[in-house]
This record gives sequence, structure tokens and C-alpha cells, in this order.
Amino acid sequence: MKDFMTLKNQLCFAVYETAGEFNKLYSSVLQPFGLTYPQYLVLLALWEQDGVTLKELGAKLNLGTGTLTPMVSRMEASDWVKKQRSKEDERKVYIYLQEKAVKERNAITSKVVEAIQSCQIELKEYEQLMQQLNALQKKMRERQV
Amino acid sequence: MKDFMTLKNQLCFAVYETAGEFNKLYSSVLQPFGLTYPQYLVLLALWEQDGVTLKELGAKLNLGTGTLTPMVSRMEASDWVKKQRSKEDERKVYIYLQEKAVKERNAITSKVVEAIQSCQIELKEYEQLMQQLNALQKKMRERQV
DNA sequence: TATGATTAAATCGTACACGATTCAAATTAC
DNA sequence: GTAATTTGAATCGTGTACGATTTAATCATA
Repeated sequence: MKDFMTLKNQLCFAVYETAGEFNKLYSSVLQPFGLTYPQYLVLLALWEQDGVTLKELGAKLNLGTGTLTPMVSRMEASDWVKKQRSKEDERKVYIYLQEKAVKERNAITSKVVEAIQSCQIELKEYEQLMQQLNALQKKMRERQV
Repeated sequence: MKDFMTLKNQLCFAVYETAGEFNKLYSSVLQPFGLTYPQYLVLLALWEQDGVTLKELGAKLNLGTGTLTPMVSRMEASDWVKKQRSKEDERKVYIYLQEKAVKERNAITSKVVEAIQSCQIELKEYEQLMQQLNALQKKMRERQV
């Protein structure tokens, strides 16, 4: 019988390692643009919908203000985005893409797609993994304690 | 046609989020023991094989000294492990489990298994995901640039 | 309408994670 | 047998990531 408490038989570790691999792969692609992997995820979210509040951005990315506030500040310092406090509700801060982020969008996504394609992942494999990971996440979030 | 550059259609993001979910789930279980999730992974590795060098540990966990050295130091401070510089080769540092880690092993793993079981993941689903993630990692590591 | 509760960011403290550099010990090459 | 190289940890700087607290603005309500 297999030992389920072995490191290499742990699903958590497989996910942990895969996340690390993605991090490394994306980092190498994004470094020439002066972007980190999490910063790229922020851009992905903003390319979909620009001008969202920090809280909304956090909801999309599953990140709190403790992570996002300094990260967005760094991205503002490097001219990717701009923070704008709302006039109607001064508690809210809206994040807007800067020209640089709009102009570079194609160059960045092209390089990313190219890198992913170089991994030779089958479309079917890709979609199946997506579906299974989403199902797993759902179970983890809804687990009965 | 689906937009593959959407955040929620990104495999990288699904993996990133799932890793975050595991982190949160395991953290809640491990907190009463005064352990973090990465520290638990270190214990998993050492429970399998005790007395390995920092480098060997790093190879198992895919972590560099920049991460492991301070982490193991913290675990030494909290009496989980002990660092011992080799007499034969003074460059090497061996990591040994402390009594606390041996004694608490069952209590810790029981709680972890319990938490995972509460997620109601099918065995088949679990194994399929493991296999697919491992295949994906292999492709990412061996990609032709 | 004052006040108590809620909300959105910011801030703080701790802990990874990584690449690059440094340092000392061991190995090798000449 | 000394010099050059390699190796294993440690250190450094930057950047997430999270829970908890703080602060200021808004909302709810008596």
C-alpha cells in the first residue's frame, strides 16, 4: 500500500511545486519588462476591466490590502498604473492602467503565450486541469469544518 | 471563441489560487502547533528521511538556501529541528529532527488528514490531479526555449 | 443629529521565496 | 604543494502574502 504521507504523494506539494514552476517561468518572461508575476496578474485583471477599486481588485485576485497596497504602489512607481482616490467616497481608491500598460500589452502577452506554448501542453490537458483545479478549490472553500 | 487571456481562463492563475487555498487550509490546521505550511513540508521531508544536509533538503523541496537557511533557523529556535555542522566536511550542515517533532508527528498528521478529508475529495480525483500536475511540471522543466 | 457601527485602505509584524553575492572549506589542477 | 576552482551555507535586497490593527470616511439609527 502506498504511503500517503510521503512528500511526493501529497497533492498540496504538487500544487505548491507547480505554482513555483509557473512563478519561475513567468518571471523569466516578465523580467525584461520590469514586471513580477503577481504584478502581471494585476495587469491581466485590469486589462479585462480598468478602473476598479483596490477592494474589487483584491476580490478578483484573492489578495488583501496588506499585499495589494504596497504592490500597487510599486506598480505606480514604475508607471504601470495610477491610483486615484474617489471623490464621491473618499474611502475608495480606483486603480487605472497607464499608457505604458496599454501600449506594452501585446508585447507582454505575446511573450507569455510563446513561453507557455513552448511547454507543449495539450489543449485538452490544459482544460482538464483547469476544470479539476477549479472543482478542487470549490471543495476547499466549501468544506464542512 | 473563448478568451484565453482572461484571468479566470489562465491555468497559471488556477494553480496560483489553489496553492493559496492549500496554504490557508493547512495554516489553520498547523497554527495550534506553532507551525507554518512551509515548515510542515520540511517536517514531512525529514519524517521520511532524517539527518539530511541543507542542500539535500533544498533539492527535495525545490528551495534555495536563501529560503531554507532562515526557515530552518526559525524551526531550530522553536525546537523542531537541530542543525549540526559536519565534522568530515565543514561546509555541510545536517538537519536532524528534535524530540518534539517525533512526538508530535501523529497529532499533526492526524489533524492534517482530517482537514483534507473534510474537503470530500475523491481518491480518483486526487490521484488524477497529482498525475496531471506532475506531468505539467515535467513539461515546464523540460521546455525547449 | 449626534453616535455607534461598518467599510476601505493603509500600516505593521512575521514569514516565505528568489537571485545574487560573499565566505570558508574542500577539491582540482598544474 | 600551492593556486585556481568548485561547493555548501550564509547573507543581502527585493517582493510577495497574510492576519491584525489603525485610521478615516460613510452609513445607520435612535
